[in-house]
Amino acid sequence: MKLTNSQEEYLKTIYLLENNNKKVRVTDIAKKLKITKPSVNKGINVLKEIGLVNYKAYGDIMLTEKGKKLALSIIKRQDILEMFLVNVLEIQKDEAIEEAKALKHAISENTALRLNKYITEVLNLEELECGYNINNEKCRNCLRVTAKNRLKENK
Amino acid sequence: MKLTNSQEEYLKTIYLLENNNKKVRVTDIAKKLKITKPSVNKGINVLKEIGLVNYKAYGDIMLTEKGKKLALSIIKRQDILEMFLVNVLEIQKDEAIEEAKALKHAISENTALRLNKYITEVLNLEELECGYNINNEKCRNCLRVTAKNRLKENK
DNA sequence: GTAAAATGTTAGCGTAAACTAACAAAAGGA
DNA sequence: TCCTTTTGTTAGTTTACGCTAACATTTTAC
Repeated sequence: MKLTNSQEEYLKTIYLLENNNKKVRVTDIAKKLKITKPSVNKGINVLKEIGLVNYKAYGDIMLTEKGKKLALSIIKRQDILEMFLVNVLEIQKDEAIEEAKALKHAISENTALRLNKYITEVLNLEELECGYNINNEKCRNCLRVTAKNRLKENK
Repeated sequence: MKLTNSQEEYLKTIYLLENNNKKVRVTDIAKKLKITKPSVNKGINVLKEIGLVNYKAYGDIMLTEKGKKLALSIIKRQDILEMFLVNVLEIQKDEAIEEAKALKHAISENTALRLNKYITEVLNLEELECGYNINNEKCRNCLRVTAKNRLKENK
């Protein structure tokens, strides 16, 4: 199942809001994604049709198991990208976050895996400890040593 | 001026065809991009409106100077990505080409530059000699040493 | 317990980019 | 030349996803 970029953003956002122990409403998503409520309403109803969220009119939005799985894989992809951009290419955090968001849809699962492997196995940067749970503050900070420094050490 | 992904593909394709064939026609682009002629026709007329190609009905399609510049920067971005995917992440060529095509639209100019810098300055892989001219067979082959091997050598 | 505010939905528009069907123009061969 | 093939265009449809305007429902506040 190939999702659109916007569908990935919806799933990601719902996941993150859910894990903030909050009830997820149309308005929350709209605010987070900076789009209008009618747009979210439509988007959510499509996700419902393809079995990724549970939703009935005026109720709360919840990911299905399938939706949760997908959301995690999306977040993981984005996290790998962000780490690479920040810790290897040394791009500024804010810029890297935006860039990772844009790239995460275009990158394939395989390339993301290779990228992760490259970061951890080839550059020997520390493994992630948080299991890519973006809500755990650790996950965005567990890679501290830049590739540049690591390469210098290797010499 | 922010182009769409498909517009970037058009520009790239026209540039590559121009540098092979001389005369570029709707059918050539349609075949290359595997889309229909009416789609190309529309696309080209939009590019004409925004001053990136010269075209009149039933005639040849030619890039303007502005269009040529943009096409080159697109090709450069894609080439950097492809090199990274093949020579650093060691992704198979065919897969890398497809992946680079998808990523090239999402990646920013700055990140592409950083990526290039990383490949050439940090990993010390050989500089491109062909000026990113994708038509020169060299350009896709000038980086021979994989990052992995380079890292081993550094140790 | 009702009125106002907040929240959610529906309907319809705009744009981008693909498509098919049908028609028009140009090119090439006998 | 004339006719067929190739090539190009026009018109209208579809899908995805944003938007506004208008309406409906729910919640909150007094």
